[in-house]
Amino acid sequence: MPELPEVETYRRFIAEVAVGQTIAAVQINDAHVLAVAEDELRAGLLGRTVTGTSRLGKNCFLELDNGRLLVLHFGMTGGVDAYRDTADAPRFTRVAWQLEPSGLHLAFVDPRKFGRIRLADSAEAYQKAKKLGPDALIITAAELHQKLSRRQVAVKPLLLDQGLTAGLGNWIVDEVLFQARLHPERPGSSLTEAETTVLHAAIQLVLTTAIRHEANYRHFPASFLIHAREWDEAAHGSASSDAHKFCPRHPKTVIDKYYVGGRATYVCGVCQPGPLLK
DNA sequence: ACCCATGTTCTTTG
DNA sequence: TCAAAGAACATGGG
Repeated sequence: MPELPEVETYRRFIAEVAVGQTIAAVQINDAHVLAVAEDELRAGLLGRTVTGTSRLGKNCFLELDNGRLLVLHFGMTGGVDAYRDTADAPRFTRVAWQLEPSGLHLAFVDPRKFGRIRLADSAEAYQKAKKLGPDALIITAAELHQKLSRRQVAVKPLLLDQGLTAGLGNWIVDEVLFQARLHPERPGSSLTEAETTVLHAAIQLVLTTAIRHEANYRHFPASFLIHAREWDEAAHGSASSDAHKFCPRHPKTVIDKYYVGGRATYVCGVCQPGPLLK
C-alpha cells in the first residue's frame, strides 16, 4: 500500500539491509517494471556501493557511491523484502539485487507491476523530470495555501496531485480531510487560510501517525476514519463489517462512500459538510 | 464470474 | 491553458 508512510517504512528497511553493501548482481525476473534498459541498469549498479537512502513523496532513492541514484516507485502493490537463498525469493519478486558482503538479496516485489525502477543523476533532476512538488512532510502551511488558492478543482484531487505536494495517496487524503473536517469536493480556492492551517496540521498528524505504526493501519488510533474503509477481509460483505462503517466521532452516523475523480472516497456527512462555493 | 483496488499517465472533450 | 471524465496499464483477491 505504497503511499508516503509505506515508502518511508520501506526506505528504513532498505537502509538497514543495503547501506554499506555493494551490489554484486542484478537479478531481473520481469523487465516490465524497468523504466531503464536492462543493460543500462546493470552497468549503472554492478560494483556500486549503497551509501545512503532518501525519499521524496512515494519515491525511494538508494544513493550510490558515484553520486547517482537507484529510484524505486512502488505503484499500487509494490514493496521490498530480503532473502538469502534464491530458492527463498518471495512470490512476485520482479527484480533483486545481490548484496556483498552480507550475501542478502534485496527484492523488489510487485504483483501488479505498476511499480517502476530507474536510475537518476540526482534527486533534484528526478524531481524536476517528474514534476514533483515538495514532499508532503516538508511543505509549509503557507505554501499549501498559496498552491490551493489559485485552483478551482476539488481539494481531494488537488492533494492527490504529486506536482502540488508529493506523497499523499487515496486513503491518506480521505483521512486527512476527515481529520481536518473538510469535504473532499471543496474547491481549492474556497479554503480559508485558517482552514488550510488545519489541513496542514492534519497532513502532519496522519503522516507521522502512519509512519510511527509502520503504515500498519490496523494499529492506527480509533479516531481514524481508515477503520471504516472496506480493506479488511472481514469487512467485505459480511454482517460483521457494520462495526467498521461508522464515524469515529458519531457512532450513529454511517460513513458515506462515493467516487470523486474516479477514486473511492469516504466521508462523514456530519463532520465534513458539503462543498461551500466561493 | 464479476468487481474492486493503495498510482500514474494519457486521451478526449469542453 | 485549464478542468473533468474516462481509459489504460497488470493482476490478485474477495
